[in-house]
Amino acid sequence: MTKRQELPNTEDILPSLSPISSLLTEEQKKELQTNIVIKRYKKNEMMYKEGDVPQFLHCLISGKVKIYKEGVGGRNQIVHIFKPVEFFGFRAYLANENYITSAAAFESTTLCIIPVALFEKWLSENLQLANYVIRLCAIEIGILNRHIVSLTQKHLRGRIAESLLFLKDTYGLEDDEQTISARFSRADLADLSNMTTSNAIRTLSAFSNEKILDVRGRVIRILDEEQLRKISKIG
Amino acid sequence: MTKRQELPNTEDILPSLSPISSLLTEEQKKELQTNIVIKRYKKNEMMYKEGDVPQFLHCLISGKVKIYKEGVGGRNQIVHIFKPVEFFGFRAYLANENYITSAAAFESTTLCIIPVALFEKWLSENLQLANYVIRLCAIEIGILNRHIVSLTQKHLRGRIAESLLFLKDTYGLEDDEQTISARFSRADLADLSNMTTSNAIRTLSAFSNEKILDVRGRVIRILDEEQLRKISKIG
DNA sequence: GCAAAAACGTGCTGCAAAACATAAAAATCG
DNA sequence: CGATTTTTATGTTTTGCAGCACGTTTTTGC
Repeated sequence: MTKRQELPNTEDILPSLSPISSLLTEEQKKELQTNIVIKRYKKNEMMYKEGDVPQFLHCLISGKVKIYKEGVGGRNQIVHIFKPVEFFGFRAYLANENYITSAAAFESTTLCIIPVALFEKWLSENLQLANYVIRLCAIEIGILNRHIVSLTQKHLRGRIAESLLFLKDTYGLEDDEQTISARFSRADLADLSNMTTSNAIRTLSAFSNEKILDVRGRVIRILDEEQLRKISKIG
Repeated sequence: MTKRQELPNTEDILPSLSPISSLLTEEQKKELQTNIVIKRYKKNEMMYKEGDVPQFLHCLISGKVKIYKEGVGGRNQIVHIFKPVEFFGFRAYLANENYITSAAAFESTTLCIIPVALFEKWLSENLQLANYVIRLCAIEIGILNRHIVSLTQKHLRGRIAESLLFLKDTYGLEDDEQTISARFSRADLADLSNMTTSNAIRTLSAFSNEKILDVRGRVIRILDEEQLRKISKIG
């Protein structure tokens, strides 16, 4: 027996894919079983990169994944963060483009991949699945529209406040009902909030001084959510 | 005979709806014919407003329509511009939300509306239509992702340059192969490019001085597209 | 065709945020 | 465990952009 990290068994993974697989026909479920591959990524490892040809539908089993775009001065903008169990990496293929964003793991991450052409085939023969995907896309477009206004018009404090609330809503809180269940570097928080690392650091310190947050390295406790929401709202 | 502007006949309109109607079944085409209504909007008139309950799928027959979102200081951000024949106004309904953007006419505009619940029914029974809509959404998400980075990271000059190129690509050029086939106020150009009206004016003048553009009121001729693309790219 | 209103152009001022610089603290690794 | 690298923290400088004021030009509506 080697010391190498064991990959979970394909059979064990299937139940956790219910968001998609429950919509598949029996035929399609079989195709899923025979074509699914499980992959593991370490911290900061990339699944794909801007410009790559999209080949797989990715399904996040465990860990955290960021979708981001390289900006003008090498600065990144995170456009989406995924949590288990969500799937991604299919948009560019359906739009007939190469990837225009990159995907990377925030932390040790397990996901499974399925040839995206197969997914497209399923869409073309399964009304329920197609309508589910339409719903996902419609929601995503709404999020992006809101995001555009937030990122461009809110000030530093408003943007960071919004990001922290987003992380809280996405990953939830720990048992103390205050600590965000996620550890992000200041650089990642900056990439999420359209600012430089220095400004993310500075603004977090300010919130800490104002007793809105309790910041200990990457562990962030929200002390005054009321106030944080207000700051996020007014910008 | 009154002097009132005549609405085009429903029958005359149907052929121009081919992008959608060609995907419909015979049954659905009949439903379309009996449920379609033609409406006319004058300049700056609104079709719907943020917060409204979505009720209709809108199909732009002639004119120009902007989709925009009110920002923090009453400032607007245009998130999409439609040209004939494109359809809009269904996203919020499919995402089960109220409208989060508003729609208004840039100029005299004709469009037809169909109850959006009917459109949803069509989606749930027509694979081809569903897959067409998925493709539209996938493309839209890509545009928005790119837009987020442009609006947040490019400078004034880069943002205006990008908007002008976008207008050129959307509405084309007039016979001289230089004049953009669209007249927009500085305020609209500003709302499109995430800046104040003053800055839109200032930057256009600068481009005019640099012989990149020839600006006469709302008539804009692109003299040096090469240069404009460079400015748009580097930000 | 004229008056009123809207849109456009330009200069100036102040502030917010980016860039730069540097030091302290923490994480990583042989 | 100590040495090197990365991350975090903070102070300073510079830049970019919004806001305002004011004058001019162009549209719009009667």
